[in-house]
Amino acid sequence: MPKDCWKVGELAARTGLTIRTLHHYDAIGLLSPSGRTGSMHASGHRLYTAGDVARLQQIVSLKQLGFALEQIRDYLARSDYDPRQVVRLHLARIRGQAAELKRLEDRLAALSDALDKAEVVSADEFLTTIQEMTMIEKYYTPEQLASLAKRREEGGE
Amino acid sequence: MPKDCWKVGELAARTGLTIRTLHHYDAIGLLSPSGRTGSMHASGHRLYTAGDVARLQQIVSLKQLGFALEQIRDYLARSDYDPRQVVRLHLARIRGQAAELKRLEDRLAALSDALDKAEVVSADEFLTTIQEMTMIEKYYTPEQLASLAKRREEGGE
DNA sequence: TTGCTCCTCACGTCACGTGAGGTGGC
DNA sequence: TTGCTCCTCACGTCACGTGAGGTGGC
Repeated sequence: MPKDCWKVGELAARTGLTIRTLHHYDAIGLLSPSGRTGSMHASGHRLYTAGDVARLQQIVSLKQLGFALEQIRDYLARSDYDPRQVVRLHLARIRGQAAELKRLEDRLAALSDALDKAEVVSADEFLTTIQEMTMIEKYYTPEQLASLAKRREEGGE
Repeated sequence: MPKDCWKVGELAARTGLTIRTLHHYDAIGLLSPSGRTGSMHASGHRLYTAGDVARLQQIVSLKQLGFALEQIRDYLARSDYDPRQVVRLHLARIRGQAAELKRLEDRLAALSDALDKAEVVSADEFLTTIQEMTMIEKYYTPEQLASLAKRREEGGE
């Protein structure tokens, strides 16, 4: 039968996150495990359920979409929150990123060639290359974030 | 005729970096502009040359390869430093990343489908998906870093 | 009983962000 | 002269990293 509970170390090993990161998410109220061992006295070991794991997937997706941890916590608490929408947006972002990666790949390949042939590389070429590098780092979809976060003023508090 | 000099704001606009970032790189001795305006008194405006721009490209590449700023500074000062090698490694990393991105894309697409069809998604599926997300964030090429940084103990200081 | 993993503080860190107050160049 | 961009401090921030010292479960 499959597991239905994970300790923090197991969860870290399975997800690639660190234990400290999971502790941090617990501390700020972003992801608190549903269970603890030895419930009588002292603070028991954290026990994460399947539901907690599902929530963690949403958190990591939203992080890659460029949200701050506090924003993620607020977003997950909203009444109109939809997990499917998060996955869809993450997927769209990944696809956009793949296209940008391809452009950077072509540019780096050209730069590599030029350097190998001892050609003169213009400052303009360096500048454009740097631009393409930073565009990957930046979260280039503020509109998507806006569409997710919109109606924050309308509906909420 | 082409420009041969950039002020910090122009450089920021052309590269996608912030002015503050360029100031920071100057402050820690990672990238200090070769020139300044009004050389007589007070602190003039920073003037970046084509050489500075080329160095900046190396810095941003090394950052994306996972180096800390201090490591980058030390690496650029080494006698066996080769700009072409940096571009080659960055290119290799980008290509590896593209492959990982494709795997994550497939997994997110499958997850999206499952959620849309209201299928039961196992915790295992969530865990593996998270794992693939974090692998993209992590710098997954410690060997490449090692090959770049190796002989630090042998040759240097 | 011995490890291994877990626990809670709590200070440290990295790479900047963000004003505060002021000066230089077209 | 008016803006716009630049300047130098210098404190703040975000997401954890990294021990310090101690307890629980197989």
